[in-house]
Amino acid sequence: MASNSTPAPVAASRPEGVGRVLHKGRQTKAAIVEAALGLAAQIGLEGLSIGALAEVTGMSKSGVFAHFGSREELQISVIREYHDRFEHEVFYPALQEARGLPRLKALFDNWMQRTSAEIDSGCIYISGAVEFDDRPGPVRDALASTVNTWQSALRRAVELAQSLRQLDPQADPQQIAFEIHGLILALHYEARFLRNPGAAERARKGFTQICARYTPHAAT
Amino acid sequence: MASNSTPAPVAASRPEGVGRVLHKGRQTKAAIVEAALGLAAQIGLEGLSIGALAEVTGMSKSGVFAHFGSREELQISVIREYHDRFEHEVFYPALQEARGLPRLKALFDNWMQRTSAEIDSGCIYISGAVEFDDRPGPVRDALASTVNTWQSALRRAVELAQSLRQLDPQADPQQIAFEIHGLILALHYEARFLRNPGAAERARKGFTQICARYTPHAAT
DNA sequence: TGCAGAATAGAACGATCGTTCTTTTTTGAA
DNA sequence: TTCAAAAAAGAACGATCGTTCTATTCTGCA
Repeated sequence: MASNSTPAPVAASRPEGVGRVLHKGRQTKAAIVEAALGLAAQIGLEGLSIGALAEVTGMSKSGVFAHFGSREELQISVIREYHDRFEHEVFYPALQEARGLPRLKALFDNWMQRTSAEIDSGCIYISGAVEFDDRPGPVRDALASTVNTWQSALRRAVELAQSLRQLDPQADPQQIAFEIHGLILALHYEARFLRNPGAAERARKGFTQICARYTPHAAT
Repeated sequence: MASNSTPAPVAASRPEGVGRVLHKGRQTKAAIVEAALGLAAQIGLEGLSIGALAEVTGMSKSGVFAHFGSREELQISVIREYHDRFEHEVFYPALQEARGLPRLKALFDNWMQRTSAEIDSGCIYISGAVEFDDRPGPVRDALASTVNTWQSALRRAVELAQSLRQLDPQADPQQIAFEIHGLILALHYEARFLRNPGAAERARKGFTQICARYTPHAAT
């Protein structure tokens, strides 16, 4: 990537970035993304404005803008950051559970917990899907890519439970994942928009019933 | 519908409106709302702009604006129109089915059919919920009101099936409606945003399994 | 302590937004 | 046919948007 033979004292090879060192840059960029994440969660990726972001961070519009080069790149940065946090909150902790049904349940629990917390802040995977249904481009691609990553992880957890005979191996794993996804979406809709109490409980109940329905008959 | 006793030639009493007759006004207003409905379905209620609407209808901005007085009122008009069409496409036709499970199935089928058609156009109940989660005001109120109306109708259909012992009377009707709602939301998400084929089939399969699960044990 | 380059600020751009105001055209009953 | 009211057009407003350009400030190694 960099520095083949030059005997430069420090900073010979950098994991990323064109050259030199720079610290402040990434630091404030991270702070901007942090603020943008909160802003986008509330009013959506499309509602994200550089002016509002500048005001929140106490910077100038051009100062904010310079870190991304375009609004689309800012939105993509937010999506990436959201994806990272989602992985660290939902996916990775569940890997500590035993593979199969326990891990699947942990995935759902963590997902539920995050969605419940997002009743006040909003979920970018859900709002972004609505905003970019019909709008091709790099932002939509980035969003669809991360969502697909998560859905694949969920489906693999289902398949693992099936291969361990903890869920019916005959069932379609996509079908199970689809129904679980529906519970989360209904939770988000009814709790965040309609402000219906008890939605979380209904989602949880729905999950246990899905598990029960797909449990193989032979085993107990 | 009109003309009680007054020997006035025409247009004595009007069901609404301040006075006089006017025809052209309501006619073009209906045409605007029609165009706005298509536009809002694609890019959302928040994406609705009076300028774009003027261009589509071939009118001037102020000409369009004058019919509503504010953008919010335009959005509310769109929501009302959407609600009317939803009722006529989904709700009323199902009333011709026998009460109980057949009617509930008809409701779901009609809802599915409409949602499937909306994979290309978008559903305002879903996109609007995301856009107005966190934005209080008359638009949100109008949207939440119509959604609640529909959810109540769905829940009543479930309760009717329960009272006829076609669904388990012990079950929570809200739970059943919640799970059905989740299937529709997942269908919309996966078909419209992720472009996953087979989502409609999975939603349908999910519904039959919900029915099976809540079928009373005694009866066959 | 310099000094190059990165980081940020500031001002301005064209475009679009919802809205208001004024003027013109159209409507429809007397 | 007349004429008042309704409907529509046209122009302009302040605000905000993303973006560009040019200064200015700051950072961090030599």
